[in-house]
Amino acid sequence: MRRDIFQAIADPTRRAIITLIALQAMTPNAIADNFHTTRQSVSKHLRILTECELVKQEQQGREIYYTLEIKKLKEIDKWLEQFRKIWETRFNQLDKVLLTIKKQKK
Amino acid sequence: MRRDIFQAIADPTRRAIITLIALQAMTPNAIADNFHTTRQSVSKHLRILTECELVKQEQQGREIYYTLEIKKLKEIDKWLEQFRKIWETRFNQLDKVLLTIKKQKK
DNA sequence: TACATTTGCAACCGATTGGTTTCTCAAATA
DNA sequence: TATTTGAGAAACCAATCGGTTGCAAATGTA
Repeated sequence: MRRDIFQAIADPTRRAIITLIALQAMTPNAIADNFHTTRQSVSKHLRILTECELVKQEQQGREIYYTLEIKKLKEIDKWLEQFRKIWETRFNQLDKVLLTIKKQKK
Repeated sequence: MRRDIFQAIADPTRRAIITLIALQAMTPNAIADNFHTTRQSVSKHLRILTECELVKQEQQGREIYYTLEIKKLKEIDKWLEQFRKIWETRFNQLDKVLLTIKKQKK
């Protein structure tokens, strides 16, 4: 049972759930209303999201509200960091090239 | 055959390949040397990465060098954008709370 | 108390995944 | 020319995935 954040966001439905509950907590039933699938299927997705701590439960009577743990998404941001450095460098190099061409035209 | 970038980076071996070839192009054999798996398995991963345009091939004799298409990784960055706004807002709100507490102590 | 609602969980199913083995093809080398 | 090397493609396999159905537990309501 490999359960990491990258595998969690691989599924388009799970990404949609994340976007959906980003602004306000929602119950499984309310979430399922937004998709062409069953509540149970959403429930399974929520379990996966919970297992990798992307989502948190808040029991309220018999209803369970799911909220997004936004800070967990920063792990993806952190992984991208190493490439961000590279793509910025490459753009800088491109800038230099353009600058050189500009100067030569003068 | 759903082939999107999120599914591509879901596999840890593929993420490692991406990191490996980020700085310099490499052949399948050279890549495979870095993992406890066969060349054929790496080849399959490279095919998936190629299909979603995360990686580009450069034939050189009988060797094929694979390079990373860093700009494709920006699609993930783009998806994160919507949440970045939220997490910055939440931190700002937290700042306000802390500021209020500070003022009350005065 | 009896019934309805909300939810999680287990069992099952077809499709997909990641890996291995085998095969073929093209390029380099003896 | 014969052999070795680098690589992709196909066939196969066990494991996992996403979805459905059915059931049980807990909470709310008549």
